[in-house]
Amino acid sequence: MRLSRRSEYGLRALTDLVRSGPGTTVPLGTLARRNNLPPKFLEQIMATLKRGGIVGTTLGARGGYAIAGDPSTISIGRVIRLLDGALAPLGCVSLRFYEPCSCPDEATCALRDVMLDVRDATLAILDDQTLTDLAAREGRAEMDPRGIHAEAIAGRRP
Amino acid sequence: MRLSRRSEYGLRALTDLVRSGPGTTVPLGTLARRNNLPPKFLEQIMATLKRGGIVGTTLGARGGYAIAGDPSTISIGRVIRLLDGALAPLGCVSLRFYEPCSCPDEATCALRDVMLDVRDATLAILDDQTLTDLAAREGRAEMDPRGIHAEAIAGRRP
DNA sequence: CGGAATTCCCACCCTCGGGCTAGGAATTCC
DNA sequence: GGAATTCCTAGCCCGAGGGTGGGAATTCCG
Repeated sequence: MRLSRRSEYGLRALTDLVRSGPGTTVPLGTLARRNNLPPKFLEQIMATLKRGGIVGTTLGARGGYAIAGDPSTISIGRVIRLLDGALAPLGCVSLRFYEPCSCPDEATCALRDVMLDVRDATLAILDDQTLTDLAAREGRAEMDPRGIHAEAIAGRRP
Repeated sequence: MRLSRRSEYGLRALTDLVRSGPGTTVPLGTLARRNNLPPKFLEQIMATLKRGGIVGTTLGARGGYAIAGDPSTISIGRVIRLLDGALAPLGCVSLRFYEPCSCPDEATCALRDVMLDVRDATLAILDDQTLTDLAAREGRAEMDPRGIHAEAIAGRRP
């Protein structure tokens, strides 16, 4: 259930770009240094983001990357799908990257049923939150801001 | 963001065990055949589930695996954590398997902030739903039971 | 015009873990 | 005693995740 580094780095870089202000182009080196990300790997990622129409580039000296279009129309989900493929926990519940899974009959598969719910819960966030929203977040220091995981924090093993 | 085969197979097997009724022990071969899972791989998984106290075994002929304890007290989340480790999308938001991530300051990390929400949304399901709940589900044929992904179904690429 | 700063492109590497298999020892039932 | 099991240890394979390297093409600036 983990997010790949690819997406993690990509989203960090995009956040930086959005925060740099509309139309600002930032060179790869700066992007990498400021967010301490491996430069060459980030280059790959940015290439994909470009192919996906999420960023644009300007060549040559004083060139760099900039958000293409309005960041408030680009969802986090879209970015992750572009970089990683499916978002759904199981291939058989993926809307855009469907593939059959091991159960004999999907229509009566209990596991699929739960994962459908999980998918919807995560998509409700990731397809709703845009790059603008992301960049506007200030972060929270706590591990359990809503105080709903007291047991886990206490070290109990449920 | 994908669930591993390990967990997928494990949960399928557990569902089968719960449905077989309390106290029933089922041999590995049967478990594998009925759910068409690779037997030897499943054996490994069952071993882990045993170490984790989720199933018990009886040796020898007519032996097999059975749920240990009350399946309505075993959450899906617990099973996945046992088989796969962290459930959280990022190490830095994991309650039980915390590890720092690449951002300079977690307290002000925007990405972490979103992923905190994603974690809570999925845990709300996975730590709430028990094996009993899982076994009781009948499955749904549709891909979008709540009708909230019309665009994606239509093939639009947001 | 020349050099510096960039993106672009291609090729390659390498480790690690997911997913799976083999085979035999130990246990228990009939 | 033999059949059916779990237990245990070992190993395999490969693909993907996560990176590196180096050079060509483009553009700015003095």
